[in-house]
Amino acid sequence: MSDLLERLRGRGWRMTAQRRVVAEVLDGEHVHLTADEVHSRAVAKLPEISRATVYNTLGELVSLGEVLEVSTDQRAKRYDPNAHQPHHHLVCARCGAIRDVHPVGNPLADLPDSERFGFTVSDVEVTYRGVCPNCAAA
Amino acid sequence: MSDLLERLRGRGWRMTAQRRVVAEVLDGEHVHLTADEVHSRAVAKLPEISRATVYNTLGELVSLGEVLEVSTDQRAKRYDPNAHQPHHHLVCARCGAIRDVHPVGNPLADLPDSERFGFTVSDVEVTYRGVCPNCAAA
DNA sequence: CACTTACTTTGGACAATGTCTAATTCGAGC
DNA sequence: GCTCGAATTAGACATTGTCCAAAGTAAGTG
Repeated sequence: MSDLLERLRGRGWRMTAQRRVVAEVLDGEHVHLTADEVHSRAVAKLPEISRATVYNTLGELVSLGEVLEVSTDQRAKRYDPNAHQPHHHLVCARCGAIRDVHPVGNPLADLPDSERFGFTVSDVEVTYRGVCPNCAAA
Repeated sequence: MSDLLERLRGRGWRMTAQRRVVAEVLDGEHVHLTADEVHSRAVAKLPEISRATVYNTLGELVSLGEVLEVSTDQRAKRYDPNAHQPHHHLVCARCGAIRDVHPVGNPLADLPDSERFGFTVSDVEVTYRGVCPNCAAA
């Protein structure tokens, strides 16, 4: 994720300890934390960071296109650092585990003109739901 | 929607003025109201209906499979009475307008085994995003 | 028709998530 | 080092949803 910090600095992002910590928390594969989870983990590294800053920073990262906002449950938004490779999500209906997945084909092409109601359609978001191996075993 | 009332009564649903009003509000095509919108419209017909009852009733309708819960924005849940015909949603990114759409093919089949991570996948939810004709004109 | 009982409704307190603001602090260029 | 605009902070506030105990009511029974 140091590439991220480099990219952001290059874009004129003022670097602060708080922003660095938030970026560090959002590193990894299949990471889909809520704002609150990001805040908890950030506090572990930098105890005086405030909730507002975490929200601000997450919002900025989303605007910059470095992080995606996904809503796989209808509770809190989750933040996905894997923004540079298009993907969809597979969610466990029991425990809420989330995996990034890559379906074949382009779902956008599956919506016929007759079903577009004159909209200019630019994006599609797919959420698969099922039961993960852990929950199936239990 | 009187069929709905019949079906519910047949399933042992106790009929009350409040439940009737909520069911009436949820009648029509391309209806995707939030709980709060349902409440406002219900109050117009039955001023003393409470917020808790609207939430309760919506929850019951969802459990009974008569209404779907959809989350096209990450604010409030919306309730879709078109539960008996499988469909997906097309959302205007500017004004939030929602249409029911029917893509060709089965998106479930587009997720290869290698991308299922051992999950038992049972359902898929697709949200198309774009700009509606009204907003494009403005 | 009146009774009874279990199911529903109600209002308000509470919880979770997110937004906003004014005052303070701080990064980084000169 | 300064300076200044940008970032951070604490906490109030807003929105959406849940929970509970008390009161009300639908509908079967006799």
